[in-house]
Amino acid sequence: MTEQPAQTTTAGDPATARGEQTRQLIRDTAMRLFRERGYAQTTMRAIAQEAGVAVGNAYYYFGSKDHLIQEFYAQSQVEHRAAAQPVLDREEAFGPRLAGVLHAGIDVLTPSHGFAATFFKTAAEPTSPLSPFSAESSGPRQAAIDLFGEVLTGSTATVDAELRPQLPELLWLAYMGVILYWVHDRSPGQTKTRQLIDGAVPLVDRLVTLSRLRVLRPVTRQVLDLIRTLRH
Amino acid sequence: MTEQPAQTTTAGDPATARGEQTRQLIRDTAMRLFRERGYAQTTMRAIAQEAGVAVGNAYYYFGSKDHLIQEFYAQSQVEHRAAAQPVLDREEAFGPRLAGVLHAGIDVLTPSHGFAATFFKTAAEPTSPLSPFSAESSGPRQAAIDLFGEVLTGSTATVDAELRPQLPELLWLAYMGVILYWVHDRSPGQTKTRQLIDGAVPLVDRLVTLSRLRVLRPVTRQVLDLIRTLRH
DNA sequence: CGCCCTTCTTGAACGTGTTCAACTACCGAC
DNA sequence: GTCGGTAGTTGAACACGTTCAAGAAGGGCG
Repeated sequence: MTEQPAQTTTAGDPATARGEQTRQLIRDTAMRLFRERGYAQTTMRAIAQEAGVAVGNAYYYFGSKDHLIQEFYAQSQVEHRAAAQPVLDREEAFGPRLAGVLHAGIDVLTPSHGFAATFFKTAAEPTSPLSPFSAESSGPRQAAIDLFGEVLTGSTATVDAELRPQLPELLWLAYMGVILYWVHDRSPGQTKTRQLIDGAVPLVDRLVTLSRLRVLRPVTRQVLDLIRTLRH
Repeated sequence: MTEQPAQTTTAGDPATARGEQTRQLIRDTAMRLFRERGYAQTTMRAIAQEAGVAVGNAYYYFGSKDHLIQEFYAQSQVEHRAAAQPVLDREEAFGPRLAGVLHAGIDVLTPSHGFAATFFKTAAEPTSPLSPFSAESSGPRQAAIDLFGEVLTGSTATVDAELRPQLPELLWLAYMGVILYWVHDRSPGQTKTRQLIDGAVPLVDRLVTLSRLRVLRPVTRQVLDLIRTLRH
């Protein structure tokens, strides 16, 4: 099952080199322990021991304990994409598509609610490479934004031409807001978050539709100008 | 300068007891070092040493390093209230009052942008008592919400009767959003955050005014119902 | 086979936040 | 004044994340 050795092995990239198995072993062990015990309660020593390697070995593959979180990020994004596929195949109207994709995201995260809540603290730090806004997370982030692009592309909705290119990112931002709420959601099974989605989506839907009205054109433009200004 | 000893000293309350001076000394030292070196770079040992006390003594007054942040919270809130007073005295229209109060908040925080950004990570953790949504922060939070209540009370604006009671908290929530943006704002002097305030306030103003229109009544109610549902 | 170089692995050591058993300072009661 | 109890204070000890010098494993090349 070993891959052919890459001809040009870039120096700082362990991903294609020998230790790929070890890397995955450590990652999977960490994810399991995070789920079982929570993030703070899982020590690097415990991860190393359970994986049968030395502590320093974990640091060879992952720069810090926080960097293991980024693995979780990426993995969740992939699962989200997969879970959203049926919705994108089935639904045609904008509202149901958006709601479905949002629900799919929460579906994927639900088993990890306990520890994911804890780790989002790290994600909130602006200086951290783990921030969803950081350059280091741009991969998963762009994938997520593209997912919301697909929500639009495949839908029957007609959107204001100026709003259109900004909308995927705005929807992703709204999704971040949903997650922020979800993280703080103490209701059993995070029912409230579901209500948030079901309640907010029709509003967003209406808003997007209304944005085309001539009367609201100035407001639409004003909002879009503001957003463009604020973008980094 | 010593206060009269409180007659009924509640057991778990060091605030009114002898060590009040020490408490303040540690707090002030911590705040100074946080500003000088940043949060992560300031060790508890350094705080203790600079304050001339033992490490354990700091833990007698503050449960953890994070709890020192809550002091910063409370202090900032008081300063915010003071800085907002001139605006509340001067302005009468809703828009300028809101903008002024928001700017005042950022004014107060600006000198601490470097380290405040770092510490907001801790605030984002839902399980932490430091979260602005937590019960333990309810004091400063309520004070902040009341401040936005004053923005409304003193203004000439007429607000939808059903929206009115919810509005202060919603404005506070918007303020939290501004702070979240500010924390990530890398523009020199955080100019972008100022633009966000100046750009968003007119929109909020218009939205609040429009909420009274008969045509929009259903939407207003829909939004308010959703908010009421989502409240904890 | 022997050599060299890169990749991978190790675990002791460091600095950190935090805890805690022991100690001291103070104050009211008798 | 002495006693007793609470408030305040101490610093060594602990567990954790992280670093790093040292070594092992592997593979290409003569």
